[in-house]
Formats: sequence, C-alpha cells, structure tokens
Amino acid sequence: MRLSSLLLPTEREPPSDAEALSHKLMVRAGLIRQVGAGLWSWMPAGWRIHQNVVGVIRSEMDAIGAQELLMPTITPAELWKRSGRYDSVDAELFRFQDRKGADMILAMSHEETLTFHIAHIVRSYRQLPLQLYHFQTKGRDEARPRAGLLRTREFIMKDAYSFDRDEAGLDVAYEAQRAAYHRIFARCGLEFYECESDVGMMGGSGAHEFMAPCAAGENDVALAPGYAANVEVASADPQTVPPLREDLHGELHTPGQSTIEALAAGLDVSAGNLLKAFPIVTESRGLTMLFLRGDHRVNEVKLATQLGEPFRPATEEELTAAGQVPGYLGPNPDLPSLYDAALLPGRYVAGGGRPDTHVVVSLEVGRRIDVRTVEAGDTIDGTPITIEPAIEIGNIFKLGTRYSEPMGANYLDQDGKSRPIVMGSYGIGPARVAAAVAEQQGDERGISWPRELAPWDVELVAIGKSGTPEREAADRLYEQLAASPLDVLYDDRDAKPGEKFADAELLGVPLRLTLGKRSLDSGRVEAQRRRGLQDVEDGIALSDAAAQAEALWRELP
RNA sequence: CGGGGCGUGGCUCAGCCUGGUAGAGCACCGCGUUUGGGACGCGGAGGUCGGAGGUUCAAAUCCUCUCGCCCCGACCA
Repeated sequence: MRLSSLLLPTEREPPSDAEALSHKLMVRAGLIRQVGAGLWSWMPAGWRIHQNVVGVIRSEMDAIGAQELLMPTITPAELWKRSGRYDSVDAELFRFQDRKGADMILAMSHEETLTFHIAHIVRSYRQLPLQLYHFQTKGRDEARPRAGLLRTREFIMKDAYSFDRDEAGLDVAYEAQRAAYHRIFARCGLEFYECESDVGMMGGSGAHEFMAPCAAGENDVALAPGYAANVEVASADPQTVPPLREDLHGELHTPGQSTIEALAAGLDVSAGNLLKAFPIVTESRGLTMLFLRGDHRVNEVKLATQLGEPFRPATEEELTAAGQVPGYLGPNPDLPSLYDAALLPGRYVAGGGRPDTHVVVSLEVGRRIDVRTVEAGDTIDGTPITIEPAIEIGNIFKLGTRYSEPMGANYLDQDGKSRPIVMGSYGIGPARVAAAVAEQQGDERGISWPRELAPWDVELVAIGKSGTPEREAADRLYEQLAASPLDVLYDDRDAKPGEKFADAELLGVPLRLTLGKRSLDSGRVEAQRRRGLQDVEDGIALSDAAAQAEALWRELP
C-alpha cells in the first residue's frame, strides 16, 4: 500500500476533548474518527487492526472447535420478553418499533437468539455438546460513553455460547474457552489478568473477567501473587488496628459527633476502633443493621451476593419510625443485625441509640459475612495486595440454565428424560483489545503494535524527492517487499523526512525501513524496531533487503 | 440522572468579562526555493461564531430556550 493514496488522517495534536492515552493516540494516528457520543468509525488503517484482532480470536475459537455463525442485531422484543431481560435491562437497551408497530430491540448480546435456535434444532443428547460464536455489532445505550473506544454505545463483540448436557460438560467448555482467552490476549501482546468476577443476581456458578491494566481503566483489580480479582468481589485480610484505648468504658458523651471522622477525632481513637452502622432494607428482611469496622466501606456487590437479594440503604424516616437515632446507630436487640468479617472480637465504640451518646461494646465471636471493600495494603496469605485500574477486555460466564429454561431449550437424555441444556457465554470486545494495546504500548510519539495486530508488517520510508536515484531505489525495494510475504506500507509522499518519521511512529508499524541518499550510497537500508525505537545496527543490505526484513520481522514481539 | 466544563475555518485555540460586523498557528491550493526529524518566500481559498428566539441603531460577545460533546459521580445483561 502506498501512503500517498491511503486515507490516513493523522493529526499533530490530539482532539481537545480526549483524555485517555488510547483515545488521543488512535485519533491522532488516523485510526478512528468520532461520529457521536460513544459512536466511532474505523478509518482504513484502524480497521485493519480491528480485523487482525478478529482474526486472532477467530483462529483460537476455531481451534477449540467452536463454530462461527451470524445472528442479526435487530431482534424481535418477543425473545427478550421471554427471557425476562426486556424488563430487567431497562434503559441500557435500545428499543424501537418497526413499521407495523411491533416492539424491536438492538441486541446487546445474543443469548436469547441463539438459545431460541438451539431450542428448535437440538432434540437429543447426541447433538450435544456445541460451541457457537459470532462477531456482531452490539448496541448498548450507555449512560456515559467515555474514553474513546473504551466505553462505547455500539461495538463489535465476539460472543460465544456453549451448550452442554450437564455441569460437567459446561466445565469442559468453560475451561477450553478460558485457555483460548489466555492464548488470544497473549498473541495480542497484552498484559492481562484473569479475575474472579461477580456472577450477579442471575446466579450461575462461576465467572471470570479478563482485565488489561491501564491508567484509563474503569475497573479496579486487587492483585497479589497468585491472586487477581475485581474489587467488586475481592476478599483479603484487613489491616490491623491497635486495640481501643483502655480508659474508655461504658457510656460516652459525644455531642455532635455523628460521623466516623468527628467521633474518631473527638475520642482520639482510630476510625478502626469504631463500629460503623449501615442500615439497609431488603424485601425479605425489612430493616436490617449491618456493622463494619469504622474505617471500612461497604461493597455493595458483595453485600447483595451475601444477602441473596437486592437491598437499598434505609431512609432516615424508616430509622426514626423504628425508634432509631440516625448518627448514633448501634447494636440493638430489636433489629436483625449483620456483622462484617473484618470485625474481630474485641471492644469497639458504637452508637448509643440516643443523641450525643456512644457506648463501648464488646463483640464476641459470632456469625460474620464478608461484605467490605478491600483496600491496598490488605493482605492475602500475608502478602499485601495492590489495587490497579484495568479495562475489561473479555469475560467468561457459566450461565447454567438461566436462558435454556425460559427459552425451552431442552433435550432428551439417554433415559428419554427431558433436561434443560446447560450453557455458558464468552465475550471479547476487539475494539477494547485494540484500545488496551494502545494504552499499554503507547508513548508520547505514538503506538507500538505487536506483529499480530499491526496494520502493516513493515513501513518503508523513502527519503528524497521523486526522480532521484534514492527514490528509484526505494520504489524498487517497495516492489520487492510487496512481492514478499510481508505486508508493506510505503511512505512515498513528497514530504519532509521529519513528517514521515513522526507519522510512522504514530501509526506504530513494528518495523520501519528507511532508504535515502545516505543509505543508498552505503548499499544499506536503515531498519528500526518501533518497540523502544530500537535501531538495527548498520541496517540491512539493500541487495537482500526483503529477505532480511522478513527475518527481522519474525523476531519482533 | 446529579455536578462541572466546552461548542468560533479541517485541527488546536484567541476574541466574549467591557456589544461596533472575525483572527492566529498548523493543515489546504498555486508558483518558486528547499529535502535525513513536522522547511521558507510570495500569492490564494475556506467560517450562517452549534441552533432558535429575544434585547439593541448594532450581538461571536448580553438574556432565554434548545441541541451536541467532554469530564467527575450514579449506572453498567
């Protein structure tokens, strides 16, 4: 490809509204252009990268026996009404009506559609197991699109679905996908973590997210050797606090000290010596008191999981009606109480149930639930954890019979008995993969694509204007490279060398060859690896440049 | 949905407070000189100042409404 005829709209400056590195660089490199909030077009070079990610995923999906198909984005709402998601998903679902007034949606994933087909097609255990996948545009009316490609309202997703006779079959499919994901992200040159993730209110017996650490990531991941978990579900041992001052006993007069900060300061104790009350209301339990160590925060995802039902914070009115005093809440025999696992037996200051009063209480050993948010410095097996921002690039999820039951996807087993198919689902966003690479491999000059994803294998930069011997030599070298197994981009523009180098570094093709008068005179071609802007000493011989470039390329990341 | 910010030529921005009929740099077109890290000279093209309404002799500038985009938070099958 000759750069002079390529639509590669590079920019010297990033768009004024860009903050994330990948957003700035991908726009500057001419890979993507914005259409609207969370809506992006791929320019030709960018689309080649996207297609390369797709190619990596496709090859690994095919390698584990998954079969590619294609289902439509526009979906009759009827299917989603059957699964219950038409009502449960709410505002994030794009909804519209066709000309006949029938309710339609833009699918945000395809569990319903594929399960609907499988329900019609699969009758017997002999037809199972199956794994199917597609690449398709997904619509999600995100409340807040952000950071270029990291959170968009329309994006292509690879989603795969497994269909098995039983849980044991699901485990096999899940493991195959899990292993394929490791190969995919490794081939894409990403640093990533497989993290335990929330299985949500849908139940399901397991879920993992694949997280690529980067500054613009919108999830937090807790990390320790051998451990990686989304902070939403992470568990760790709390940092210790010194015991409560010996001289504090019984009732304490604490006027106006209705917050943890004020109370800790007023009593001159650590926030960890306090008992923090978090009153909640749930459907089945009503008003319930949850207690945590004063310096800890509730993790709402973990709490909902522990409760097994949704909850909301209690209102002041509800507390008052129950005879409680907001700001001075403490253990109370009249209300059901829950205690966080970080509350070791010992003495704590708790609300006294009356205004301006706290009491010292002794917590005994008792039932605990783990519902607090972990913090950097907490430990796992004695090792402190760190918390890093990361972007979710893929997930795998054991669905069980969540969709097969409502969609009527059953099969007859060997005994002629009807059973629901056991399912899993497995998603990857290629655009996020590309953006995560840009985040991790971007520098102030541009992006450094790994071989597997790069839009071209090698970029040839010609120095010197057309008609000169060095340009004619570059033209000939381009022809040789074009005939080689390498995909070559030829910067044949009549531009200053500095502009060509700057554009090459922005675009991030892994190997750059430079041919000008200087190199022509010495019979060499300069070669530079984009990763680390590392020059190949003395370049390569012009007479054998195509073969040597290929050899160099094979050793690149 | 709450809070904050921004819409002026393709891009990045100034001008707005204090109203007087639109500017810079880069990019673009022509000619010439240049050619190993984003050149220079001369000439040129390009903007209903997001939109609507209002105030005024006069609105990019003041007022009202509205649309769009970004950031923080909430939300995120």
